[in-house]
Amino acid sequence: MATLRDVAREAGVSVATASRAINGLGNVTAPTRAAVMAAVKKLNFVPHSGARSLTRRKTDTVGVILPDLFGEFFSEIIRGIDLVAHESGMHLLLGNMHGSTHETAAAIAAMRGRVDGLLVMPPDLKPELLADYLDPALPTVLLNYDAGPLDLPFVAVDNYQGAYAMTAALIARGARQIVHIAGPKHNRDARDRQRGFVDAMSKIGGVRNPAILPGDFSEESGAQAARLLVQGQLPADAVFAANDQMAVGLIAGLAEAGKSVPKDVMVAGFDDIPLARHLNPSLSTMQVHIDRLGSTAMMMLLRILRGETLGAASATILTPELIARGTTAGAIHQESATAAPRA
Amino acid sequence: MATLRDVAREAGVSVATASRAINGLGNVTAPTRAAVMAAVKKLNFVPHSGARSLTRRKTDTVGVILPDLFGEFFSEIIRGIDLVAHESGMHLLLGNMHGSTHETAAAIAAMRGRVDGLLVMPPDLKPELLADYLDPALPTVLLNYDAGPLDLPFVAVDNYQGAYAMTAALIARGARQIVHIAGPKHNRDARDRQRGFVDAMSKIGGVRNPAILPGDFSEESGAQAARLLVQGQLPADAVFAANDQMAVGLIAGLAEAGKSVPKDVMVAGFDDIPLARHLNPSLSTMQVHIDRLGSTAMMMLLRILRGETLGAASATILTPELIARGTTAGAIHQESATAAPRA
DNA sequence: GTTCACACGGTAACCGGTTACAAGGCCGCA
DNA sequence: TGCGGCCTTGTAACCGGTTACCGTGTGAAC
Repeated sequence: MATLRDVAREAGVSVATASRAINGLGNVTAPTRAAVMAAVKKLNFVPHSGARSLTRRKTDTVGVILPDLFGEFFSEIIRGIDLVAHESGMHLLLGNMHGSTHETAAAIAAMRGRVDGLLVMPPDLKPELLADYLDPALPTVLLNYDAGPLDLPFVAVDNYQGAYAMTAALIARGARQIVHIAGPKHNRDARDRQRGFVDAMSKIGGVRNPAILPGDFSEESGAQAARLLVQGQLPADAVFAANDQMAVGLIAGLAEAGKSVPKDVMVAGFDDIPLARHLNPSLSTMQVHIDRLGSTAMMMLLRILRGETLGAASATILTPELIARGTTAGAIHQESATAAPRA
Repeated sequence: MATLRDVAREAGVSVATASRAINGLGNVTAPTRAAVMAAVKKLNFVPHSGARSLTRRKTDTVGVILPDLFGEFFSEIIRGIDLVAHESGMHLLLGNMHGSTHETAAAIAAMRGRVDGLLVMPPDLKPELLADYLDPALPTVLLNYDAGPLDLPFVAVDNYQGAYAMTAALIARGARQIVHIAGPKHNRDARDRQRGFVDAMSKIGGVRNPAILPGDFSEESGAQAARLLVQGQLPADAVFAANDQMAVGLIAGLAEAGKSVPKDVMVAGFDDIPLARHLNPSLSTMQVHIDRLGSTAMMMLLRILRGETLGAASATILTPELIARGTTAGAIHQESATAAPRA
């Protein structure tokens, strides 16, 4: 591979001149520039971004660290990030923490010197740990994670409010015995959704200890919940799953047990994954514009890179929207989400 | 941010010793190493990967260039790649050609000096152009693309055979008037699938010029095809869409027009996206293990990086599998896919 | 006590660019 | 013709690591 020195030699100029010509720095005469460009073409020279970023002290790359890469949720986030990054000529370096704390530390450390900033989504990490791993000098925006004491900017979905609104809607629709299928215990999204559910049940439904079944956001755990529900003879006229994936498994499980949705029991999910509208009956859910999560975070990061100072106060909270579909009989009263108190 | 020299100074040793201690290179005494490590801890030193890769002449990163980042298809590919890459401690640098030829060139050029190898999926690029863009010195594996004259290793899905098998199955199931919804004209996958369909129709069905409707792989174009079909009164007892996405739109369109699937018309797709099994009736399709496309390509790239020489002869062809579901009435005779001639 | 081998650790070149600074050439003006 | 100033170009330091090569010091062998 040709280097800048090869080009300079070929064009009969110094490396400095070659560099200036290639980068269009003005103080190069037209003939000199032409000679350099001819050499570039002849040798098929492409600048070595690694070396370049060493001196320029910027890499035009942002690191994206996600808990996993599975499913439409993450691909939508990446797409949202890429959309904005691409406009600014930035590249994406993917890091995957593969669910392990140790891997998370490694993923973040490996980014040093490769990226100008970081987009991190650590749904089940304690803030103190995160603080240890992150380099304070590296601009960082958190995804779907309120860093609390860390004073880092973040973009999050108002899970509490969303769950509250959905629960309210189910109650308004006439449900009295609503069961919640929770997400992973350590997952913040899951916990916030559960809190929203519990609070709505208490404040609107007047129910103190609503039934909650365990789950882990997987389709299988939704099916499992269906079994528990039916075999345990848990009285329920509606089930609110903490995400759509589990709602899908739940519906399949209920169908197997001979329960009809929404006649025997209403079902609601959270996220509005593409599959939701295609189910039969179609799934009522809280719509989250997942790609906006990514693009908003990326825009915040770009602002920091341009010199602005952003802290936790600059956080953006995306409010999910209630989408009433077939699994709640299409007759949900669309309660105003803003009626719910903030967490 | 602390540099190696800072660490060396703090530990009272030279940079060389610090480097050796940190990288565990043996010729350092235990006390010296301890001193260095203490300094590392104290200064919170993390090696600068950019600088390191400059001298080591490897980046532990592979570039992944995809035509787009939309939908489950690409997220599955990335997941497959990551699975293998992660095991070898490699990182992923994402490049998106955003559908434009010019962007493709830019994306590939931007990778120079950042990656040790490239995984490229250029579904609608001419091989000659691709050859111009690619650096022959950079190990490259193509995804879903037979480079033909380029002698580059690739991983592809046997689209021809898959379409042939599906068409054969529809015929075996009793369909006589099968309509194909094609994909984008310049897309190689789409063209191969169309060829498989046409050949099967001719060789097995004895039909010379089977009906083909235009499409572009989008759900909307499937719905459009449904309209054409119904309004144009095209006689059809089965429709074979070139991908699942279009089949989904098609089914919705047919339902709107009052046509029943599979009673009035059978429907088949291609890809087996996760949605397929959840439709009602569930979608018959050719199952492609998309993640394997990615992981296989990554494994080939790793072999090249380890010193092996791989050319077009080392290509891997993944054979899709027929999945008969509800939209073909669950009664398709599973014709052996191997009965079809190779393209 | 001297010599030698060997292990440890330091100096400096290098990876491939960028850029501060200096040098040289050309011009205009007196 | 001589001088100053500007514009172009070259030299070399630098980014932050790695590593070839060399020097030093210790212990063992004579």
